[in-house]
Amino acid sequence: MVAAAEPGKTTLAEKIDKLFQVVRRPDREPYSHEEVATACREATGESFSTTYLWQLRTGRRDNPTKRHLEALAQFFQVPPAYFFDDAQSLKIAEELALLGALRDAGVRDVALRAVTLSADGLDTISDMIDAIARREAGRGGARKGD
Amino acid sequence: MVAAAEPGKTTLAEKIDKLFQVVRRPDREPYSHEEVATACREATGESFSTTYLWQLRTGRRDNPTKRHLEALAQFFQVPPAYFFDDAQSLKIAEELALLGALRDAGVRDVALRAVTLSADGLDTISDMIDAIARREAGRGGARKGD
DNA sequence: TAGCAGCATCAACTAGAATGAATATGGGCA
DNA sequence: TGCCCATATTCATTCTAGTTGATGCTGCTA
Repeated sequence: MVAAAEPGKTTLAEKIDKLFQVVRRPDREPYSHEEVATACREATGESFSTTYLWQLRTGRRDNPTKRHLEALAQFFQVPPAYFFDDAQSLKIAEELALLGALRDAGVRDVALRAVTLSADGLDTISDMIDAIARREAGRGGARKGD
Repeated sequence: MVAAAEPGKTTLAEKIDKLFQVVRRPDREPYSHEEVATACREATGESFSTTYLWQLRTGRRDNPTKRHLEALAQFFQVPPAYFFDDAQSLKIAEELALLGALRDAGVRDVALRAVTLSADGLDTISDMIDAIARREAGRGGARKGD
């Protein structure tokens, strides 16, 4: 497996994997490597192979060039600083899930509706989400741990 | 294809050159390429040739790897983001600031949990929220709307 | 069960990032 | 003037980032 290096420090691979988990297609399915690579190619005009993206995500390669970092940042809508190991990237990592959620029409809608609920109501919804997530996880297939 | 780029956009070479102009030795003399390269080598433990640094500064090379960007950022005491085009980072920074608005822990939690749900799951949750909101509205106070 | 389709994975190769040794340039000094 | 030192520049070479094409896996359909 990919070495996690020191505790607290997340590897580039982990950061990229997190993006795949959080940033989804309009139909809520995770993007495939091929989709992302293709989108990066079209957005930047530069080349970006699916295999290489997989290598980066799984930690077999960990030293991409500026161009590739830019392409990934653009596609996933995060600042390039996210891929580096400084204070800013930590903050981004924390907000990443919510950031992704707000960009997604479906989740944004849920969040906006939730604002009007009482604390009790929110708890109920939270439990519901847990239940559904559990069911979908069992059906959907094993994703690497979060 | 390196090109001086559009007005307003500064190239990587210009950014690096600026660092040389601004960041000086204790005796106020500009650093030489060799000094910087050596310092980067010693700070990071990785290799960094003077020739390559010169190539980056003069624009002959413009696509360094993550490793080299990190080394330069460390030596010149700038965030790695400095080397990237900030047009898009700015936009995303705004979005990050917007996140502060969703301060309510409960809502935030709901949004975060909802991220991984499928489209169907989101629909279900959305309906649930509607139902609860209606009930609470009836109890608590008149909430006008749909 | 075979056959297809989409995707992850692997190994072999290519391109270009990065290096090292050699050469040019300029400035100070005998 | 000629030499020397320091740094900039060039070029050939090495090494690794990045690509290509093949292979295997999983789920679906007939």
